[in-house]
Amino acid sequence: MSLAADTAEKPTLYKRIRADIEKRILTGEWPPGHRIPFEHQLMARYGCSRMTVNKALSELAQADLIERRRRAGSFVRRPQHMSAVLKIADIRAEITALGRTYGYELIHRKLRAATAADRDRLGVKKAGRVVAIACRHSADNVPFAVEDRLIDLSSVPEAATADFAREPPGSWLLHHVPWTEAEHTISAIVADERTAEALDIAVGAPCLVIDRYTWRSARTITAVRLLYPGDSHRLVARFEGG
Amino acid sequence: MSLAADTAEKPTLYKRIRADIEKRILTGEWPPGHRIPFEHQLMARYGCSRMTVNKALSELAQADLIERRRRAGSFVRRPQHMSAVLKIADIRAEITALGRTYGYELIHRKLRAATAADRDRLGVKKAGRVVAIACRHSADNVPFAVEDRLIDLSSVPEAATADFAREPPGSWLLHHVPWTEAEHTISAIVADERTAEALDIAVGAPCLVIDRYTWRSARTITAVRLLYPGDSHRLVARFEGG
DNA sequence: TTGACATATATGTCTAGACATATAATCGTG
DNA sequence: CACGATTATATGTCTAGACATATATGTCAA
Repeated sequence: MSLAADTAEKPTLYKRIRADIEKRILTGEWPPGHRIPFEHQLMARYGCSRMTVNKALSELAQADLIERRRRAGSFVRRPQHMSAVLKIADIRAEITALGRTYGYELIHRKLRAATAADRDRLGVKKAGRVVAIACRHSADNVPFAVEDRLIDLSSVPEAATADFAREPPGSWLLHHVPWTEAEHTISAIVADERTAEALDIAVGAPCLVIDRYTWRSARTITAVRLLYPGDSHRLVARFEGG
Repeated sequence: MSLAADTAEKPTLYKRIRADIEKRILTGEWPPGHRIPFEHQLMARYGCSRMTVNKALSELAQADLIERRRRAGSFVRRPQHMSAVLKIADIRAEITALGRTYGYELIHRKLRAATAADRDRLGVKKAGRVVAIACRHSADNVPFAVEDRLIDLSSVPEAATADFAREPPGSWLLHHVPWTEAEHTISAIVADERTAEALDIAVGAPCLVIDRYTWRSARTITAVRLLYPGDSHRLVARFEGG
């Protein structure tokens, strides 16, 4: 967004219109509630057809920057909430991205018929078979996170034969299961004795907990709990809106 | 999204096309890398003009569900990372949304020239004036979170005279400062004595920490640290992509 | 004053074309 | 066979219209 780029670049017209409006909103020149020019006014100003300005405005509406109301016009939206895009990468990718050596160790893997607790955790009603996995991720041989996972075999039968001693279940699922939806819950706990030992931290030390529940089209796939040493790990999220 | 709605509703054509394709991707029928039909094929299938299918495909591309390549076609994108939309609402809104009574209490407010520590925290180089605020939010008279905030007065001069005893700084900023960008860092700590007292929890209890740094067009606005009792508070994020 | 109705208007969607542009595939040449 | 030039093609953008639809606003009657 340098000044030079503004004159040197030759973006397409609708992108220029979109960028012009976005800029006025972002700088506060057009505050929330302000009505932006009507489509026919923008047509005149930019000397183009309505479809072109419509495309620009539609994208701004899709990005929640403006709100469009029939007969009334288009208005700058009031920021409604802080929404952040939290990138929770595959742990291996996360570690290697930091330039550290990734280590993985399977602690245990058990195939069993779903217990009542398993069904509750996966949010399914009828019993089926599941795989329960516990493993540990490390960076430069220092414990990074411990993972406790349950996979629903009625949704992902191939997981019964996958070699989780070689490949972490997260990576395996990422490459074997198509688009999914997920829900994350982030909380904090203090390490109990078992956790402290696994993460090589003191009992009572803070831990960041991520519980992720993943499904695809109403079918449960997996539930996982990740425990990170709380003082060394950070989740970073960058955002839009405010 | 009931079955009845599927037949009863009469969405516009481009939305139907978009939904049809999205469904095939989400169910895995069209796996990552799969080439979706060309625009002219979709024109024939739906009996419409190219602009209509183009609008559907453009929106899917904007949502990162497909990737479009000239001359080659459009392809289902490989899930690249777990990205989650984390809604970090205004705390007052968050509490009232839960049907609980919101309480707010200003602990202290100090106007001062930025110290070296302040400049570091705000990420600015030259000194200026800042407001430092400490306050506490409660739900049904139970401590919910403590807030420690710094506002850069050279960016938001009106903050010098705002009445933060009446209105929480988060709400005030949300309504007085236009669109901003932010970066969040989430971590866990254990409560020290001061924190424990403020949150009415035991020393050594886990706390969830959210550090938020907010700016607008390269201008720093505010830096805030929020501390929540870790065992009672949860951040929930729902998502896309897997 | 209020409520029912008519009207004007801005956006929502769509068409049947057009030219531009990036690039996969093909062809030709050394 | 390797490599550069050509061509075909799918997407990217745009036009000048059209009709649909929701709704703000004004009008008129109870």
